[in-house]
Amino acid sequence: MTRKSPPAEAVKAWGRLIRVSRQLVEKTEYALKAGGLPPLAWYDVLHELAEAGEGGLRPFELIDRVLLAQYNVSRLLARLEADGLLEKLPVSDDGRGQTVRITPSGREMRRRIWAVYGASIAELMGDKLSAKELETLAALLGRLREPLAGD
Amino acid sequence: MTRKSPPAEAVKAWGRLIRVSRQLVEKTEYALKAGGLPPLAWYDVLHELAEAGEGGLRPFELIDRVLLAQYNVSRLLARLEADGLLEKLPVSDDGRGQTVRITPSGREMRRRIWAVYGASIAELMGDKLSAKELETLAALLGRLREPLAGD
DNA sequence: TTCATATAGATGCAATTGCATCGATAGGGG
DNA sequence: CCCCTATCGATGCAATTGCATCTATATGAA
Repeated sequence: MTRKSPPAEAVKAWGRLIRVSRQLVEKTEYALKAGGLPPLAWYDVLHELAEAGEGGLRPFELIDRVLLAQYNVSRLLARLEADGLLEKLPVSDDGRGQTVRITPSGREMRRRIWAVYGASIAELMGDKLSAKELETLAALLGRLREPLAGD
Repeated sequence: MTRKSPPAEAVKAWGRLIRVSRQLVEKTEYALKAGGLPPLAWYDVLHELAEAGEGGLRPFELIDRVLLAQYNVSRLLARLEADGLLEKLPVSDDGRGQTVRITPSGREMRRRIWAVYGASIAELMGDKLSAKELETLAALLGRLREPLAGD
């Protein structure tokens, strides 16, 4: 129960981290909305599914990758399916589950979102820091991750 | 309409920034909940009000500081007021507005939240990076901010 | 003064999120 | 085979958020 109080440098870095990430996400979401495109979360899912290929992914695999709660993934997948961006397939060796696979229009949507999302990243990060600085930033952030996390 | 696509370093740094900040916030929110305390947004408001002192703040001043939408601030203030953590005073020279001032129990709540919040920052940032690294991180993040933003 | 416009803050309604829980199947001991 | 427990995914309900709009006061031009 020893409640350590944080060093001033940590507090400052924390504040910037939180504020900056919120600002950047907000701007990107706004750009997507302005382009009549769905939110970032949709891209994340479509991206993972596209990487997974024809084999698709199980919803529970998606949960770790996109950092969303189980119930949010469940509902997000329902929306994506309703929009025809993915399809749910029963999985033979597990009657509880399903496999989720991206459709062609899902891939197309992913491309369209990326046109805006990528441009936003370029503008908000690529234009502000050099390649070397970006690498330093990524390395420092990497040390704050959970030990187990991938990118 | 030239849509630049971002350099790989920017994409990597972006991904880490988004994921890490979400993880850290999530853990901190969880710690607060576990301690029976209100969410981080409450702390932000109480912190700003505490800094503002007896003069208090106008709601619209809070909006910039806490990065929340106007309607969210309006409702958040209502909840804080309902909990007796702040009071709303009419302001003499502007009949539309009000001044919001923290109460003693608001200050007390701020302290209680900080006990957990500060410990979380210490654990999640202070323990992971050196003071020098934290400064580097803060400096890099600072370059990603909106030109006008304070901390 | 009078009207048009701008700003402060609140709110109705729809969409989303969080929480708890559910139904269904898996898997493992006895 | 029969339970008991764990896991997968969905969902009812309450709280929160986003969006649009509203009321009220302020400000400024004519």
